[in-house]
Amino acid sequence: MRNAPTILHLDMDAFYASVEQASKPSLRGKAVIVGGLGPRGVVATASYEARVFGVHSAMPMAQARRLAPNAAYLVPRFGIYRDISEQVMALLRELSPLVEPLSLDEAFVDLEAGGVAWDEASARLVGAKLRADIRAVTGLSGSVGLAASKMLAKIASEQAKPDGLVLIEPGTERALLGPMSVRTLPGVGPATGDHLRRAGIHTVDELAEAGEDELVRLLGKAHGHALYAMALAHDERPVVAEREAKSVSVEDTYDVDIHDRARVGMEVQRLADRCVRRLRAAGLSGRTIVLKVRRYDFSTLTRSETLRGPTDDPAVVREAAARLLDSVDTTGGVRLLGVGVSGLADYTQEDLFAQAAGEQVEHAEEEGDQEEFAGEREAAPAERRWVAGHDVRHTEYGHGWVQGSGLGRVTVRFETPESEPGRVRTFRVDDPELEPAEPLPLVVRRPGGVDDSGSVGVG
DNA sequence: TCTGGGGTCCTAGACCTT
DNA sequence: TCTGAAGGTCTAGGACCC
Repeated sequence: MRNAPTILHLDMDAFYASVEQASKPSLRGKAVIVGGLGPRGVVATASYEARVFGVHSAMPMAQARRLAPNAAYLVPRFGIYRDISEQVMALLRELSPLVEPLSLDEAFVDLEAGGVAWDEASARLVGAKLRADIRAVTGLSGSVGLAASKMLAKIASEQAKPDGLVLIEPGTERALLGPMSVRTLPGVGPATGDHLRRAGIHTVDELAEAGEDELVRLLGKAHGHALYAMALAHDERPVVAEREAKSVSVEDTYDVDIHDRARVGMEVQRLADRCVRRLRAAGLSGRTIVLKVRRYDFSTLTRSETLRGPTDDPAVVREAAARLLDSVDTTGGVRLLGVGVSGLADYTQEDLFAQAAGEQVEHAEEEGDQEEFAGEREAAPAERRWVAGHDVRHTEYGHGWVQGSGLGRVTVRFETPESEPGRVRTFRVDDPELEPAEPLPLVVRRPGGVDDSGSVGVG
């Protein structure tokens, strides 16, 4: 392991909720919960104000509503989260060519590879400046962990939350990790945690004392070896900038279980088409088709079929998915269906045939698919245009966001990231003066410098 | 209470090839 | 020709992560 704390882990604080608070002045300092608002939705992110009530990520939305009935409940706006994430990742890439994004709001950076840090003092300076830059550019706060390995940098940023910086000094790692719960280590979730607890292992120290052989016996070869190394604070995993996707999948959970077999079949065809669109958009094809079915009792099964060569042909994927569905009993109803493709390649079997025959690839079929996809889009009912939290524009009152809708009415709060908290007005859902709008930037960058509107009150 | 969506990695048995 | 070992691939499921 390197001995300078030059691996940086950045974690944006309550990212989705913080973006919403920055966009909507009336929500600053309030409990904000972002996630699926349907009957089977779960919480994606809760603001720190909402966490006080016990609300956390992955909690069923119905439970969150009981705990925090007065919170603001919003649907994610992935477009703006992606834009802001890209601004943050650009700042990270200024530090080093080795930036490994883990999600929209998290990344590792190898500072030594970028030549910007080589010891404790220089790493601390880089981390502090990064946090200031992120606030200046996005108005949001991020927490930074610095350590000599990825595992420790991630633990450090967790300790730094919210809105802080923690550096783990080389030489202190084992003393720091020892008393921590085994659940602190990456890869130890509820199941492994329970397994270890039943074996009398609760802390990282106890994990190390158990010994490698015992951990391999308890957890299997790969997991046992990996966990033992982590318990000793050994983690040699490099920061990897480019990771290739291994699979592409889409899935839908239905508000009400589907019992009708014909409807299940149609949904699978629809998902197969959506999956192929994603595949093609990424310039990929795949060889293994996977069908996922979650039944009424939450039991989940997968069925897969490997083709002779990779494909991105919607008809081929639809047919394979339909064959896989034939082998699944759906009596009792299904709550989720998914279609995925793995064994990815950047060519198709059809390409190879074409090459072998020296033929020109014909595009007619592809165009036909696109027409079919376009034809599939349904016109949304008037009320469904108004999604809670999404941006709108009114010809008279300007920019605002949907606070709620129902019974033929939509309630809009008129405010912008730079305004004071705004007023609420209610309209008919078919009001011609109201239309959906693009999100506004969080920070208006002023000539020559840093902005002062970083007023997102998290932490 | 009642559990999303999009991924990754690991394990283990069955089967096939060498 | 038969047998067994070893290794690869396919398939299904489980755990984990954000």
